[in-house]
Amino acid sequence: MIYNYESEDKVLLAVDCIIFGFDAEELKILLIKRDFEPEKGKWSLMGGFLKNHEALDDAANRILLHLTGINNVYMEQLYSFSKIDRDPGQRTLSVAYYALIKIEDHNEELNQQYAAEWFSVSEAPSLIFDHNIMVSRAINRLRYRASTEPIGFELLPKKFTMRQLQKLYEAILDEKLDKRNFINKINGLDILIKLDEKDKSSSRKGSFLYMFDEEKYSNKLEQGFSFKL
Amino acid sequence: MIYNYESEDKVLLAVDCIIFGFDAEELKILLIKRDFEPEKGKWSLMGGFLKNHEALDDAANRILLHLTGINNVYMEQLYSFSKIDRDPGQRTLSVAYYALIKIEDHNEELNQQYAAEWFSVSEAPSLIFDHNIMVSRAINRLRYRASTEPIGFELLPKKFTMRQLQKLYEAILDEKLDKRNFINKINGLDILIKLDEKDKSSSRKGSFLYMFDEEKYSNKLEQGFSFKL
DNA sequence: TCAAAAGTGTTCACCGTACACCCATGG
DNA sequence: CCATGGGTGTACGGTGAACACTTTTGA
Repeated sequence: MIYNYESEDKVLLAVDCIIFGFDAEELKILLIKRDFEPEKGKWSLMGGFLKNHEALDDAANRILLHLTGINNVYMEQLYSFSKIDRDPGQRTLSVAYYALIKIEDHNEELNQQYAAEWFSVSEAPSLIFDHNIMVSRAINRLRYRASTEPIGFELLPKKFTMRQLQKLYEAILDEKLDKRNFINKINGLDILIKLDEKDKSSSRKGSFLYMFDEEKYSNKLEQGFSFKL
Repeated sequence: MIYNYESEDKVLLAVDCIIFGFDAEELKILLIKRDFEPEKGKWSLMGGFLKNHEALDDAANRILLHLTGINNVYMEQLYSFSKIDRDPGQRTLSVAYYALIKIEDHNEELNQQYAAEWFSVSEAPSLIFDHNIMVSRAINRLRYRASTEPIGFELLPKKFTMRQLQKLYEAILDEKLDKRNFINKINGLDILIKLDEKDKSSSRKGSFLYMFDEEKYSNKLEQGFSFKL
């Protein structure tokens, strides 16, 4: 006996992306103003529908590329949402992904084309459907992941100062951190390269720039090291 | 302009369940022998297809009830799998859930009806499709969740001994724990009720039975308590 | 010379971990 | 009376948290 797949229901499957950025002070998300019904004119996550020949990860990447012009970014599947009436237009499921991008890489022109705007996560408007729930789940996941794996660097320029890194973690965790303790901990991990260069934009003295040493990190991983912030 | 949902592809969506149980020594999963093609005769997780009028959680519960006769169990959505050719029969996505059940509650007759069998997670056979990946993801999630939230009790009878609880955590975390440290830590959490009853089945002296105090736990939660094992 | 941010170590409290002996009971 | 598992406390080291002053330099 062969299972008769044809007798089963098929569903519409959306993919929605929570796109995080960091602007030196605050954690931000990129939202678009919807230009079609239902809920036209309201703010929403970026999304699209899964195509038949496509895996979910590919769909998420396609949507992100389309909207931001950026490729090869850190993404993680978050959760699948399926309440019957979550989209009043039609029964639709949605698989949420979150992405971490460097705001500076982001193509400003596309923002205008799609009426997209960056919002601080604490001041973001209310969103359509269940998108608010998606965002808060994404923040939780990001908090967990960022204290367990070195993904924070995805939100910073290649070269960054200790102060920027600290501000980033403060924004992600939503709590103040002690400067000395933070630096001690980061240095203890021994996964950064200290450059000779200084960034003079933020102070008269200037502060040293660092880079994440991916190679060193993966070597340490193999030797049982585990990132903990 | 109204969005034209009709032009988008629809997909078949399966729900597969990783069902965990605990038999006093080992962590186990419930598997079924497939009686239809493709992959007839091979071991697999239990699954079914999402219906149009159904949310994912409901589908997962339906499948679990159908196969085990148990309702109202702890379940958590795990991840959605979408590789194009994951099911050679037809393009299908699958949303995986894991469930924790008390083995003793489980209806033995249904096991025969569906050719289902309990396997220790360390000795389980190789499974169809991407089900092995689902299982290993489920174990990881269970480990994390069980050290963060008091879900271990879902796998034990209502009344249990400290020794049983310790063995359970040893099975989940796959490491030996020190008896005194374990008990100290659990007692420190102060979320168990010590009963006057003893379980005499495991020793001549007998060991005290405990119950999880859900009410106390949720009170403590509200006061900022957090479970950490 | 002063304002503004960068950089730098130490102390203390608490938690996690290691560890060994007596107790109660049924056979 | 003895074999079997149940039950109990302490000491130590390491980690996380609190905390303040000096340095640099451009304006």
